[in-house]
Amino acid sequence: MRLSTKGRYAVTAMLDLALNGQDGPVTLSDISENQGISLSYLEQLFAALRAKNLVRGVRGPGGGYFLGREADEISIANIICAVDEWVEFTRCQGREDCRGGQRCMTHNLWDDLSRQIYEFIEEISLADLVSRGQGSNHGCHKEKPAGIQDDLSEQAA
Amino acid sequence: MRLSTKGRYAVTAMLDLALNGQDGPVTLSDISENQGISLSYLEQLFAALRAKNLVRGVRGPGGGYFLGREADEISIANIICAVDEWVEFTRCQGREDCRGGQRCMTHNLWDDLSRQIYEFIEEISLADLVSRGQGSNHGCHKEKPAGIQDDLSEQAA
DNA sequence: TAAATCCCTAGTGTTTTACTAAGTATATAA
DNA sequence: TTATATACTTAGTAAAACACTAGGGATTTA
Repeated sequence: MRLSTKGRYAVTAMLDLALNGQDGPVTLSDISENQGISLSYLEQLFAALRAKNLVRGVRGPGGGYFLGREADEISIANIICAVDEWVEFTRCQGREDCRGGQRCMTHNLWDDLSRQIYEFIEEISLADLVSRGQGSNHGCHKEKPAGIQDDLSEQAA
Repeated sequence: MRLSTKGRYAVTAMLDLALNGQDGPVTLSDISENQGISLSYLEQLFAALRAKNLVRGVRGPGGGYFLGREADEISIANIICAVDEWVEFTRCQGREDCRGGQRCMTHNLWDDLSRQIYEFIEEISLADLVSRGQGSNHGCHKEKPAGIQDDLSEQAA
């Protein structure tokens, strides 16, 4: 599982699409302007999204992009996997030379964790994110998630 | 939130430490050999982990690394944030020019998602992973998480 | 004193990221 | 029919990140 800025760009763009695609297609120019992502980069991202049928393009003036299917049938995992190719991490593919299973144990544990995280974002759909946004404040205030900088280092030092 | 191979290396190394650090410190050479990570790269990762007091180094022969605190008090989020520096994504920091709040809405939604994922891996401790490994099979068989390649593209095309 | 370990800094090839540029294809509208 | 607006495609590129090599120093044990 990989979760980098590239995936964020894709999720953000798809969100924009879900929010603004109610009445007619949304152009990449719009998304580019709305989200501050370069047009050509968006085109690359959407090439990947299109390949997975997550979006549908309409050419010509008045064209743009629609979601490829209903927003409640597109998971965050779908989006991220489309642009951020899933990479296998473990290298010991069935080999026996893994130090008495020790090495493979940590690898299996990582696989478990990786799968857990995947299943977690698999459960969150675009529609979830949209409906979540309905009731909350849409202002520009930002609050850092609590506990991100757990500076135990200061205390312990 | 960023979740790349670098973070995986760190989590894997910490898992190795949790598993093998019961009786005496674990050397980076051991981890390097166990997990197939270059020694010098491990040293860089551990410099970051040390800075956050997630590990404690013991110098000299017979030395190595201990966990900086109990395994149940180290979350996956702690580890990943230590090596994979949290990066802010949104660029509209309180600015008003965000197209009638539209842009900020998607950004806020992303922030929410990001926080959710963070809180999720915040809840998983090293001890959780270790205890999870106790009962299961430690063999080298690998099974791909179900539903990762959701090739709706084939069906829909 | 020698060796094993942590610790630190600098450099490096490769890949990824995010972008620019320059087109082609297709549908709409004048 | 022609111009335009869009999707689509390919190639190139600067900067960053990744994962590593190299070469040391500092500290502790034997």
